This record gives sequence, structure tokens and C-alpha cells, in this order.
Amino acid sequence: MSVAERVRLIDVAREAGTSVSTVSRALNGSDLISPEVVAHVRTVAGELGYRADKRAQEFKLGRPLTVGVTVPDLTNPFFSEVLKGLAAAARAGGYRLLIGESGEDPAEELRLVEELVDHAGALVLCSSRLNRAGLEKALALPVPVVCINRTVKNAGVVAIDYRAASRILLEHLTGLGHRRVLYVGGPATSWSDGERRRTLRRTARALDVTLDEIEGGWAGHHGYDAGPTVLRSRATAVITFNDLVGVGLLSWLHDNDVEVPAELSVASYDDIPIAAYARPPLTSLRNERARLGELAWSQLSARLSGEDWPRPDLLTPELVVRASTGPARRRARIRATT
Amino acid sequence: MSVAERVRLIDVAREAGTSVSTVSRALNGSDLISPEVVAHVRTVAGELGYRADKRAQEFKLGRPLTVGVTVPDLTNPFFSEVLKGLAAAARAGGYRLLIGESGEDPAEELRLVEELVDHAGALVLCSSRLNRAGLEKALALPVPVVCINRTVKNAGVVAIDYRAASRILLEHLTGLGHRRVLYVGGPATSWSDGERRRTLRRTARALDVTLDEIEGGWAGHHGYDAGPTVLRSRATAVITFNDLVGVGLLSWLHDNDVEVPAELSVASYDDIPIAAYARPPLTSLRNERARLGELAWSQLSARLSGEDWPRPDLLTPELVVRASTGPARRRARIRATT
DNA sequence: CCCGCGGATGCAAACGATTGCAACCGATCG
DNA sequence: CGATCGGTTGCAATCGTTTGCATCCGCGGG
Repeated sequence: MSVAERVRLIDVAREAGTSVSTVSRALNGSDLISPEVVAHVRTVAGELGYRADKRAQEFKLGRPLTVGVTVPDLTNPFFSEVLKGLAAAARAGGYRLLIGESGEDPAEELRLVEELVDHAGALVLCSSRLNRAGLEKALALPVPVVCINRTVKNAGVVAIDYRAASRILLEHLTGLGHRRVLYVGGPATSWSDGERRRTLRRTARALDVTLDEIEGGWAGHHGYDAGPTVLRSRATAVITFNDLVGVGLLSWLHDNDVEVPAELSVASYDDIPIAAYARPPLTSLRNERARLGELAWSQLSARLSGEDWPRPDLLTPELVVRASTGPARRRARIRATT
Repeated sequence: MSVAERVRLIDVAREAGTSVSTVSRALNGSDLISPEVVAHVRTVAGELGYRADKRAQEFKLGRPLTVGVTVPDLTNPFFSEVLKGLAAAARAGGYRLLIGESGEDPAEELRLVEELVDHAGALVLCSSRLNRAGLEKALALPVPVVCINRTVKNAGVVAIDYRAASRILLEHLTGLGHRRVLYVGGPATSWSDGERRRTLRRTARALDVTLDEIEGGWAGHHGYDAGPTVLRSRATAVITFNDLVGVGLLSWLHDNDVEVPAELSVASYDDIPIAAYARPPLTSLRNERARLGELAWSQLSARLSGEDWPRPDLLTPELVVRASTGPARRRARIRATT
């Protein structure tokens, strides 16, 4: 139909023979109204198919019960699951999600933030690609902001503990005898890529491991394309920015008859579902992504009820060892120079 | 900061020494206002950092510039990309997306729809899992509704042309000599699974192919778990509900030393990115998912401007042949009974 | 000189809900 | 018998913005 006139409070009031205030109170469960009237009003409202105009409600009430969220890429399972957790938690708290995708583009993300803030009472920036200046701008907005996977002041912070993550990964590899590791990086705009690099370097130094780094990206093809460079390197193990990259790389290695893990070990961050279905299955760091979203909401919700920002929540990932990592090979790969 | 008082129209008016109407008109580009005043008001508004209260605006204006969307599963790349296309198109049209995830649960989807409709001026149901009654309920709501991958009356419809899809898939397989094909199905609540089955049966009959069907699901593990049943079947080729299931199945086949495609061919619907990185790469039907979202918006936008619903948009997928399909084996698999 | 005109501006009424406060009622109490 | 009180109900203001209409002003024409 879609052309039906909306039933308003006043229509219900007229039909029920009372005033709008009575109807409003009856429907909202005020104890100022006699039970019979409440029942009657409820009945009438039901018959008429009354649904409150939420826009008018929120307008009158003052605060929008909406959380604006930005993610770099909706198709990345990492973000999907964060959204899942966040959406569920916010929903339980009576809030809705307004989701915007920046397409990994900082300028677009800023535009998005500007727009979201007009409609939302709070913002969650997922793996924000904003530079320092952009981020400050966002934090200056008149709504509370939580950053997921990015540490900043004067905002809520929920992040993966990459320090622990990198240590776990490297210790696993050194345990297998690897002394030279190559990191295939992510997007330059990614804070978490920076953290991975920083913590890997630091831990590599501590563990006396040689760490090489190359540029990569966030998607499968970035990993696939990195294949030749990886093969030329002298590393016996590779750590990729995330599983998509890792799976892409595994795929290239397979196409080029590099045996994993016999010739080269591959490990990664995130443990998205397909990691288990890659051949060989990918060793990866499992993190509770949905939990990231939930924690973001709980920080927000505390803040919204007037408290100060809680201290940052750091989630320690857990290594899921699969067949893509194994003992370091003894001798240099012969085909390395072909 | 987040405690700053909002600057309202009246504040700008006071500062600029005019009335609120003048400010409103100046800011909205009415031609009733003299250019100098417009300039002055704009300046003052800028200095004060005025941002219109969108809630009040939309409230006054009457229609919410928001599209509510439901998807069964945010983490499924198929839906992510549909959302991507829809979000971009809607955004270009001045609308925002309110996204809800039903978790593949019809009851939850209905609840979601009820809630979204309170905030949105239009709804898009992605692969709705609602039963007939639920769907009717949704369509009776006072907003236009577009269904993606589900045909209904009195609503916009955008869908994959599964009739064509199934024909393309089966013709590919028969071209390779397969005469017995097994379909590993999706969720029972999925309309598109029904369509896949219906059209596969019909086409199989036409092509004189024997079609077996088993239950499956939507995720990787459903495919993995279907492995034993697949192996026991006498089919020489398998079609899976989607790529996630397909990849899961490939993974099981690999673990159990079934050679693909030498012993068994596997093909699927959707061609999500990882299909290319599976080992062997998965033959799959590419569809323009983002385009589904765009078309949904264009139907909606036509409808919102008063026109009748356009005729359904059907998208014909394109087969991407990869290494998971090959000539049918000549002899029955010996290990079939072990 | 006065009227009328047209451009620029302000007043005030919406939009649909919530809510403080006043009004009302019957019953109880002094 | 009138004042009071507790329990219900309605009136009217309010949220921030847009917009129809009235107003105002200066100027040109009759």
C-alpha cells in the first residue's frame, strides 16, 4: 500500500475519547493513568495500528538513539564481525547503528564522519584511516567517539593487543626454528599495520630474529601479488597483514609449487573463517572481533551516562596453529633465484 | 569535549541580528534573501560552528531520508557487497542506510523490520528469510519495500536470474561429460536456495542429467561437513549453494585425498573473492552483487518519487571457469564405499 | 501627494510527541 | 459543611526547523 495515512497520537486520542497526553502516558506506561484507561487506550491504539513516530519522539527527547559507525571496508570479514558484535550490543541498549563505509579512503572517512555526526549521538570509528589532523577533527565533534584498533586520547579505545600478538606469533615461529621472518604489510593508512610492524620489530630484536618487511595491502590479491617478492626473500617464514593476504599468498605459492610449510611457513593475523579452509590451513591469531564491538558499546554506554572514559580495553589474541607453519627448512631454497 | 552546547538557528539569528527565518532561508539558499544578508549569515554561522539539527529538520520536513536494510548475515561477502552498492547509491541520492542483521532467523528479521520501519522511509530486504505471512506483514507497512533475491508482488524486486544461472552451470558440466550432479543445498529459509533447486531440477530434466540433492547451509563448515555424504554419492560433479560452502567442501576433499577435478568437479554460485584463492580455484557464477544494491536503490528512488514499481530487475550471472571443474571421470570412484 | 508595487524581512504556525502544572473529582477529615 | 488530599486527567508549552503570510520600506507613477 505504502500510501496509508500515518496514525498519530491525536487520532488515537479522538477515537479513545481522551486527550493526547493521556494516550501518550498510557502507551509509555506512566503510573499516573488508571489501569482501565490504559487498557482501553492500548486496545484502541492497537486497532488503529498506531506506531509512534520515532523521529518526533527522538526530536522531542533530545538525544538520538543512534550510533554512527565507520568501517574502511564492509566486505572485510574482520569488520563485519566487529559490526555484528557492536550492532547486537547497541541494540540491546536501545540504540541503532548507522553504518558508513569509507572505502579505505581517509578523505571519504572524514566526510562520512561529518555526516554521521548529524544523525548520531555517538560515533565508533573502526580502524580509522584518518590521519592525526582528521582524527582530532573527529574528536572535537560534540559527541562521544570510540576508536576501535587505534589509540587516541579523549576517546574510548578498544583494540587488539598487538604487542602480545606479535610476540605470540614470533615465539611460535622461533620455536619452530625460524630465524629470518618476512612481514607482508598492510595499507599505509592503517594504524594497526603500524602497530604490527612496530611490535614485530621490537620483538624480533628481543628474540634475535631478522625481520624483513615489504609492502602489501588488505586483500587477497595483495598477497598473491607479493608472491614473487616473497619467494626471492631469504626468509623461512612469512607473516602477513591479515588472512586475506595470507590466503592470497598461499594461493600463489601453490600455483608456483612452493611447498608450505616444508619450504616456507606462513602465518597471519585475525583468523577469519576461511583461514581454516585454505590449503594448507592457515596458522593465524584468533581475536574476538565481535567482542571488540561489544566492548566499544560498553565504553560508549558508560560515557553516555556521564562517566569518564574507561581505560582502553585490550584484547589478547590466541594463536591457532594449523598446517601452514612448520619447522624451518635446513637449507636455502634452491629455486630461490630462478 | 562532547559537552559543548549545540548552536541553534536562534543563536545564529541573534548573533547576526536577524530573525530565524532569515537565517534558515539564507542557509538553505532561498532567493527571497538579499545576497549581502546571505553572505553575512553564512559567515556568522560558520564562526559559531552551526550545524543544522538533522533530526529537527527531517521531523519538520516529514520524510526520513533513511533506508532500512536487513541482511541475514553481515559476515557473508555476498551481502557485504550488496550493501556496498546500496550504500553508495543511496548516499548519492541523499539517503542513509540503517542496517540490521537478522542472523538468518526469520523471527528476528521480523522484529528488525518492525523496528527499522519506525526510522526509515523505505526498506530493503536482502534475501529475506521471512515466510510468506511475515513477508506480507512487511509489505503492509506504510513504506515502500524492495526485495533483493526474492520475488513478491507489490514491492520492488531485484534478483539474480537463477534460471539462467542454473542453465549455465549445468551446461558447463554436461559439456565436460557429467551426467550425474549433486546439489549441496543452502538454508531451508532461503528463497534463493529454493530457486536454485527448482531451476536446477528443471534444467537437469531438459539436459537429461540426474540431479541429486542434499541439505547443506550457508557457511564453510556446512560444506566441510557435507564431505562424507558427497563422497558416498555417485555424482561426478557437485554444485554447492555458495562459494563458502564450496570452499569448505574443497577443503574436506583435500583433507581426504579426493582429487579435484580429476575425481570430482565442484562448482558454485556467487564467485566471492576467495573463490579464486581456493585450491583448486573454484569454478563459480559471478554476479554483480554491488549492482544488486544499486538497482534496489533505483527502484526505490523511482517509487519514492511517486511512480509505480518498475518491473523486476534480473541479473544474469557469468560463469568463471576455474580449475575445480574438469572432464567427468570415466570410471566409478573405487574408494567410494570405504 | 497618495497609492500601489515589489523586494526583503519577520511573525507565528505548523510537524508529532512528551511533560510540568493546573484543574478536577470524590472521599475523608476536622 | 468546607477544606484538604490523593488520584486522574487535560491544557499548553516545548524541542529546532521550515514556510505561508503579513508587514515594512522606499520608490515611481498617476
